[in-house]
Amino acid sequence: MSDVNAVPTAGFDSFGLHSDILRAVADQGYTQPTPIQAQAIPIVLAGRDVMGAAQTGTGKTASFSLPIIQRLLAHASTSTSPARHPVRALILTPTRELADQVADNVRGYAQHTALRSTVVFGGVDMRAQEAELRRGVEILIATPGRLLDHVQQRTVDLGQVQILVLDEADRMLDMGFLPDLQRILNLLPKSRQTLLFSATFSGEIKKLAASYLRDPVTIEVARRNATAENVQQVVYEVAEDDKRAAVVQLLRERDLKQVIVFVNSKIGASRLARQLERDGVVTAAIHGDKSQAERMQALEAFKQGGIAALVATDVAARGLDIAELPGVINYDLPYNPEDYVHRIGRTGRAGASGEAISLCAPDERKHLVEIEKLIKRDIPRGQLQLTRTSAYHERDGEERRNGRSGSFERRPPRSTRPRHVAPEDEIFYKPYEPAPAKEDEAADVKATSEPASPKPPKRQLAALLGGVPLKTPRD
DNA sequence: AAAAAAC
Repeated sequence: MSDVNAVPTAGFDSFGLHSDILRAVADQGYTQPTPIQAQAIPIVLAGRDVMGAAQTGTGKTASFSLPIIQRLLAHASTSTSPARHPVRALILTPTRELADQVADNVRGYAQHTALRSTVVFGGVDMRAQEAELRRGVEILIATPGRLLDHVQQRTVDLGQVQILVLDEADRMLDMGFLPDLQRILNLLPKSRQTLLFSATFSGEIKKLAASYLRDPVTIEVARRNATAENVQQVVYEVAEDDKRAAVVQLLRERDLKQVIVFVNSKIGASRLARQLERDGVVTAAIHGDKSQAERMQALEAFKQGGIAALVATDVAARGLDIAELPGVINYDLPYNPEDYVHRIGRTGRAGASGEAISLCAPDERKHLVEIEKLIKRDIPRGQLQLTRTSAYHERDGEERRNGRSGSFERRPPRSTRPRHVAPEDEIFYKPYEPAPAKEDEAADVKATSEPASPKPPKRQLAALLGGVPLKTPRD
């Protein structure tokens, strides 16, 4: 999709997909399949196993969802009996957010069919998930841990799964999911179709594929470890203590309406988020120590455009699809060079341009060398003239001496602010207007009687945007 | 060395 020179392919109607699927595709506003869709859809329809290497943002989810729905439709039941709706397709993802997002897509593509789908992941109450599973679902999207939990509770039976998708398989292995994956795979029928998607084909991935795939067809879209050409990359060498000032200045100077700021540690993410808030940047943080409700609220508020900077750990590095994100800032360079590619893949999506800005402290130069080796190119060095520097730290120290951490204050009184801080309205980011949604959300809610994933109530979202401390949601 | 994921 990022390749503007790609030979135009035939439309979605050339695959022989059911009209109910084509209608859903048209509803989403898609007309031309992306390269991975053009390659994968016929192969999945033919029942073959697939080893797919594709970056997110290439249309990967539709490339497996559409043919899966088609194959399941052949024996779709309109009966209301749960027994007539066994799990026949299972999609596993490494993170909860990614599971939720894939589930949203699948629900959209299957909305005009009788097929049912739901999503299960940890961090939220099991009961609503159990109720959904009891009704019967043909398509189940899950993170491995919670799925095994349901298996133990006997709220789900995987004995009739015909199609398994391992999405972001390399990430799942990185995260130590191999034992869980093996346990799940042992519960599935031996005769099934398996689709494995991975950013890279490492030795471990090949081993996994050799054990669980049968004569797979390899599909490779973007060059491995390639970075999108429509992403402008730049690195600024700054002192560790100047990074925060650099972020604020970059947000202002580059007119970046929304960015994800990646930080290497959970504590660092929370701290930076607090500091940016004090600098007048509307911010939310997302990382593994936040409750699932907070994570979902932060992501939803960011997607709605009410948040300028989403400060994130690598929980958000892969797979998240946020429309036309104008920029990504690496506040810390990732330890694992692989993650650099994933992080900057959050911008410049679907043909739009994007900026990938990295800050590199002297201690991080070795990471930079590794990253440049991996992507096989040098990242241009930029010059950043900081208008203000580590004066912040004096202020932080002062607050600490006064016995105030500052963490509960949205911003300090004007008199305590250093002189050189820009007036608030210069660095306060007006809510960014997201592109109009392609699908009517109200209609979508009606179409699925009960959304599987709890969406943050509007009231809490408003509280978040207004800076009122978050309450624990009732669910 | 750090992140993620089940309770």
